[in-house]
This record gives sequence, C-alpha cells and structure tokens, in this order.
Amino acid sequence: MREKIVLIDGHSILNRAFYGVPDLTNAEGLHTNAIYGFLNILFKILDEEQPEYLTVTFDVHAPTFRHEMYPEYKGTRKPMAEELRQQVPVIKEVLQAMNIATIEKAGLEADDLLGTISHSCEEKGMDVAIISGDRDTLQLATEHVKIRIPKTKQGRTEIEDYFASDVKEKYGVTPTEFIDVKALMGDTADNIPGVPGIGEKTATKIIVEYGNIENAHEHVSELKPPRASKNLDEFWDQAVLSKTLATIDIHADVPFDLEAARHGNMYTKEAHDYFQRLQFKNLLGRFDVEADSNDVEEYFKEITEKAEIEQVFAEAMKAKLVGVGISEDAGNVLPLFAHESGYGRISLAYDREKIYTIPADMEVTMDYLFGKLTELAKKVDTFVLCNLKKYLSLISVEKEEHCFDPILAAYLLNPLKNDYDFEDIAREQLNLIIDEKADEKTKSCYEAYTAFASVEILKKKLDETKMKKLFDEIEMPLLFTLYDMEHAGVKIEADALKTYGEQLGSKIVELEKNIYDKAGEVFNINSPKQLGVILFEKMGLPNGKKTKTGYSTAADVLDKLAPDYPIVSEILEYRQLTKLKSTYADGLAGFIQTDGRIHGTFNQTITATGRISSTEPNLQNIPIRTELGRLLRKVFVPEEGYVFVDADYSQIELRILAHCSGDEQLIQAYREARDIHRITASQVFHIPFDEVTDLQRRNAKAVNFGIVYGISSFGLSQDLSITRKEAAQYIENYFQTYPGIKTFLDESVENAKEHGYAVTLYGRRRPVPELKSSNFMQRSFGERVAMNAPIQGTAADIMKIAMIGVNRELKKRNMKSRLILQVHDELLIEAYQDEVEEVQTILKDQMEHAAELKVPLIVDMHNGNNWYEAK
DNA sequence: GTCCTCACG
DNA sequence: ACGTACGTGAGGACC
Repeated sequence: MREKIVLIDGHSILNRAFYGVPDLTNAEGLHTNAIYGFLNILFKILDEEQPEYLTVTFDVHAPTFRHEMYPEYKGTRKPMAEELRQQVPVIKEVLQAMNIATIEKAGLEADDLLGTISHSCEEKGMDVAIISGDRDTLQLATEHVKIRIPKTKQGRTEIEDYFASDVKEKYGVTPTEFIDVKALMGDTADNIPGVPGIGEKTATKIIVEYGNIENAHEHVSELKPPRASKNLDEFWDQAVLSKTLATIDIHADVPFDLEAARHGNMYTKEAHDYFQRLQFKNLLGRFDVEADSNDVEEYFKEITEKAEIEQVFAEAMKAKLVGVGISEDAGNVLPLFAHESGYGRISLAYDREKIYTIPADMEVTMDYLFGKLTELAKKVDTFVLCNLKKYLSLISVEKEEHCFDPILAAYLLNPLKNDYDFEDIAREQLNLIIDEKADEKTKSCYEAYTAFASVEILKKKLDETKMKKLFDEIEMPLLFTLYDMEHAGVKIEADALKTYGEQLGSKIVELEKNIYDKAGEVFNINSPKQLGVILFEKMGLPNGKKTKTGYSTAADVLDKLAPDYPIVSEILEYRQLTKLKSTYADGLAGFIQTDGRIHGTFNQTITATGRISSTEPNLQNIPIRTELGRLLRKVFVPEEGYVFVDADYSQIELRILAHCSGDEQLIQAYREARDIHRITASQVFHIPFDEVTDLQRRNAKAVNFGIVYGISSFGLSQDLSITRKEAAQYIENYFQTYPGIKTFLDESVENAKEHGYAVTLYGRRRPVPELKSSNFMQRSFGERVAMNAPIQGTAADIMKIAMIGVNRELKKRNMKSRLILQVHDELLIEAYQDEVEEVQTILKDQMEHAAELKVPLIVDMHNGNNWYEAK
C-alpha cells in the first residue's frame, strides 16, 4: 500500500474560498469567510483522501528568483483585499492549533514548494494529492501526483481531479508540455509575456506538433500561421524567459521534514477554542465532545421522587439565583394559553453543584411544576429563564424586576444574529459545548445551568458596553408589556373578513380573464418569469430593469408602462388584489383563534436596530396606503363596550435627528412648524413659506426621508424620478440649510468606523462590519447604516419606553383598557368606553414624555369603532 | 431553500 | 466602475 500526502496551496485555496463564500464576520468584527471556506475544503479533502501526511504551503511576500530575472513578474496583481489579508495570519494559527504542518520559505513561491515536495514524495514511492485553485500546478501532475482543483458551484464544492492522463485529455498536451504552451501564450495574471500573437489555440497546436518550444524554434520557418512563425523567431528570447518563469521548480532547496507533516489529531482543545471564537458552529460538531465532556455534567441529576422534588424546590427557594430550563415533550407543542400544559421536564440550577432535572409524570404534573416555578420566581432574587415571555402564561411573575432573560442580554450584545438559543450562550459566554446528540435530561440540565452561570458574565458585559440600563429599564420590562399585548390579542370580524376576501376573489377572476385575453394565452400571472416572457418577449414591451434571473416586473417598472399598455394596469391591479387576498384576507383568517381574536407574536430579538418585529401574523404591515387595502382595517375591531384609541408619533425620526444633530435651523423649524416638509422646502429652495408648491414640498419630504435612510444621490434620484445630478443638488442645498445635520451624519459614520458600531441615544449598539469592507458597495451600505441606525434605533428606544409606561399606567390604575398593537411609531389601545379620556391622557402623556428632547415630541390621536376609523 | 414581489414604518 | 435608499415579514414560484 502506497502512503499518501496531501499538499494544499494555502493562498490559492484561501483566495478561492474568499470569493466563493459570502461575507461572514464573527462577534469581534473579524472577517471569517475565507477561513471558513478553507476549512470546509480541507475537511472534505481529508475525508476523501485519508492521507498519512499533510502540509499546507504559503507564499512569503518576498522577491523570488523570478523577480530577479524579470522584475515585472506578477506585477499587475492587485493588492490583496483587506478582508482577506486579515484572515491569513488567523488561518495559520488555526492550522497550527490543528497540528497541521505549514511551510513557507522566503524566496520561494508556493508552486515551487508544492513542486519540490511533491517530487520528492513521489520519488519515495508515495501518492500525492495537490490541492490548488491555480491551474499552473497542472504541470506537476503525473501517474502518482493528482492535482485537485475545487470549484464552488451554487454553494456546493465540487473538485476537478487531474492525473497526467486527465491533463492530456482535457488540454491535449502532457503536463510537461503544458509549461511550453504557457510559455507561448503567456499569462496576464502572472505577467508572463509569452509570444505576441500566439494565444491558447495556436500555442497548443504548436506544442502538440513539436513537443516543446525549443523544437518548435528549430522548425520556426514551418510554423503556422505565418504570424506565429515570425513572432516566435522575433521574440525567441521572450519565449525562453517565459518558459523559465512558467516552470515550477521541483528541485528547490526546501526544508521539508516528512515526519513533521504526519497527519494526527486535528481536534485539539486549542482548535476547538479557535472554532468557537470564529463562530464556526457547524464545524464544531466534528469535535468529539463525548471524549472531552464538560466537568459540570458530573453534577447533573435527575430526580423523580416527589419528596426529593419538594426538597430540591425548598432548597432552591432559599437561593439568591436560580437558573431554569424548560423542555416540552417531543412532538407535543406547549399550549400557550391552556391549563393542560402537556408533558415535559423542568430543570433547576441554583449552585454550580446543584443542578436537577425533573420529568413530569402523572403525579408530578407540569401544572404542579409551573406552580412551583411561580413560587420560585416570587422568592428568589434572580429568576433566570431563556425566552421568558413564552412561558409567562404558565408562570405568573409578580416581581418582574427579579427576572433575567439571558436571550435578551445576548441580543443587546450582538443584535445581528439570526437566532438566539441557550446553546449559543453556553458556547459564547461559558465556553461550553453541548453535544447535539446529548439526551433530553442532559440538555435540560445544561439549559438550567447556562441560565444560572451566564447571568454574572452577561451582566458584566452589559456593564462594560454601557447597556445595563438599557437592559434593566427597557428590554426586560418590555418583555412583560409584549406578553400582555400578545395575551390580549386583537378582535377580528371574521364574517366581514370573509366577505372582503370573496369580493376580492370575484374581481380577481375578472381581471384574470381580461389579462389572458390581452395576452392571447393562459399563463401564471404570479410567476415573474412567465410574466416577463409574455410582456417583454411575446408582446414586445420596452423592458427596463433586469434582475439576476430575468426581466424585472416590479411595480416601479410596470408603473412606467401602465399608461401605454392597458394590460399592465390590469396586471398591477391583479397583483394588488391577489396580495390583499392571499396575505391578508385568507392569511389573517387562519390566525383567528377560538376567542375571535388574533394573538400574534411580537419579537424582541430580530431587528438590527432595536425595533420590534411582528410575526404569525405580521400585524405591523396591515395595508393603509391604498383605499382598497385600507378598508381591511375595518375588520380590526374593539370588543363590545370598548373603542379603539390610536396614537402615533408625528415624524419622530426627524425630531430625533433635530435633537441629536443640534442643528439650530431644524430645531427652530420644529419649535414653530405645523408642516415641517413645507418649511424645509421653503428654506432649501429659498422661497416664502406660503409660496411653496406641492412639488417642492414633495421633494423636500423625500429629502427628509432620504436623510434618515442615510442619503445617497442615487437613492433620492430613484425615488423622485430625477437625475442623479439634480438629486445631488437637492442634497447639497439641504446640507447648506442645515449644516448641523451634515456634521452629525459625518460624525455618525466616523464614530461607527472608529468603534465598529453605531449607537443610539440610549446606548443601544448596532455593529457595522461593512464599514471595513474594501468593496465600494458594501462600504457605502455600511455608511448608510451608520447614519440610519442611531436615528431608527433611538426612535425604537423611545417607543419602547412609552409602551412600558403606558402599560404600567393602565395596570396600576386597574383599568380594563389594554394596549394591543405597536406599529413602530403607533400604539393601538382597546379602551373601555368609560376610560377613553383617561386612556387618551395616559397615551399622550407617556408617549410625549418618554424622552425630553430639544424639540417637542408630538402625538396624533384618533378614536374609532375599528382600526380604519381610528387611524 | 432562495428569489421576487409587495405590505408596513 | 461599482449598482443602493433604512428596517421588517409573508406568499408564491421554482429549484
């Protein structure tokens, strides 16, 4: 059996990975995509090859003999992107931690290292696999040396393999001849000149016939085409030089120690730590956690005897800090508002050595256990539970301020993650890896232990990042407010909703008929692909924008065509109606529960900026902008004996901008103005307030919005359908009128660049790793984010403060009225008829005084018997 | 699972 | 030259 060595061309694979894997960053803001891609390729190769030896080669950035011969060598290469450069030293450290040999030598290129090691290993009777993204290495292929070139296709890595025979098959020349082909055709990437007028085709033909350039030169007069003949003669010196440059040295002086390259255990503690730090979650699964199990598991104990359970609870009640884990019985969804709480288990951790898990059974029911947890939450100083809101229907909490939800803390510390679970917190805060295959008992204990042990660390981090107050005074209290809102839900007139849907349905059928008629065939109007073909190919309409996959049929494109083509108007109407029917009429109907109400979910850990989001269903995007859509709001009604009171902040984001920038003009405008957009128009266009035209006002309004979004002339020009130049002029005028805003936005970007994150008035942070990107588009995005996040985030903070205040007042005064919806700058209260005035006072007071800014916060309020009327 | 489209602030 | 406005969630098509 021949032994095998795998040789990896480090820089080349890292480079491939960098361009093939979407941008990733870890919590420190370090880019990790190339490292991640590299490791994936590494693991795949090792799984396939099972080699005895392994080495990764790297280039040192030092001149090589090729530069001495030809200073322009590799001269045209672009410098490495910063995001890639920073990953190079890290991958070297990671490889070292994995006991993988690396080799680099000043004055030698990776190719020469690969060639020399490969050659010497083959001579020792070994098989060699060279992994490189660079086709130059194909010249090294032999019967025993296999060149493997990974390619990323749609996220999957496929590898092309080349032995000598495969090179011949694919390129028509042997690996050795491959060098001569390159000498003739040159290589712009490496700045190898080659012979002018000879490309790949001619070069291959010549070498196939003559075997090498020397022999070709001897028969130079016979070469075809005549151009090749003439130029090879004329540029013969250049051809010889090119051949030398193109030839990989297989006899270089390389300090290679085969024994040091022996492939051993990669899954070390150090490597594990690196993977954790880099947040390569799915690669961590490769580490054998069983063998290196966490010490804490010693103290995990399942208890089933009622007496012992009682005793454990009694002991826990005396503790200061208790971590809790709750597991639902597999396959059994925990009913949120039901009393039969199903089967599952709860776990408690109230000391590093006191970690218990208790399965529910016929005697020790979940109801009993939740009762105990309720008692516990009352007694202990700190009651810690992940996703607390989810369990508040089962655990009644009296002392809200004694609760701690680690999930919310983790969100504040890094709001960019897709999801937050206790396994992540265990890993990130406690350096604890929980085996995915662990049993339910063990997992539940870990959940309780993680809750218990992470509090101190999370609090410290919140302190260090100056977000403790934000956590204690906004996020934690808000959790309870949101629970109350979800629990209350909103009443829907199911019958009216059904009728609305049916009316849409018949109109849709009608439109369908007309559209098929005009198109001359039946097709799926909802398929952008089919629609594009019908409109832009079959009917020959002028097509504007394109998407990655075909023609764009987006509304802004169709809007432009609608005046000239009746079918387009009908398609637009069809789109609107089907949207209303599927998402809203039919969609919402599916969420109405037996109490006649929709109990959606308000998510607190989704957005990057601190806003709340709404799901199942989304109650924050109910139509309003078109009358037909707006009618839907008539089915959102208060219960008998109640009315809706709706309150929304007037231009809260612009007011925050005025406050944060301190711009005197804007502040003054807000202190006086009824109509800020008109004032803006008047000041920006230098015309008297009363003479501002509608168009001017509309433009000023768009600029105001643009400023909040992180203005760009392109974006504004799109929005207003004007040229970029005109848009740029608007912006310049705006900044001249409000110089404080220009300064503020610039400072926001500078700040975010310096610290790596944008920050709100209340200290909420939003990391902006894109600012470090070398990619213009990415970086510009980062700049806009850095301008927008403090504004949008502060607005979210203020609204959260108001919500907590409103809810607290309603409860404190034992009112029947309740807060039921939040839509970013709007609150909806279902007010008991006798309490309407009080509710209005509370809403106005709490919302307008949630923050004291340099400009007044103004709230508009309306009552109604449905949401349509109240808005 | 990803893309496109579109509903909201 | 690059190809965007900021922040979301849901449905339908298509792979």
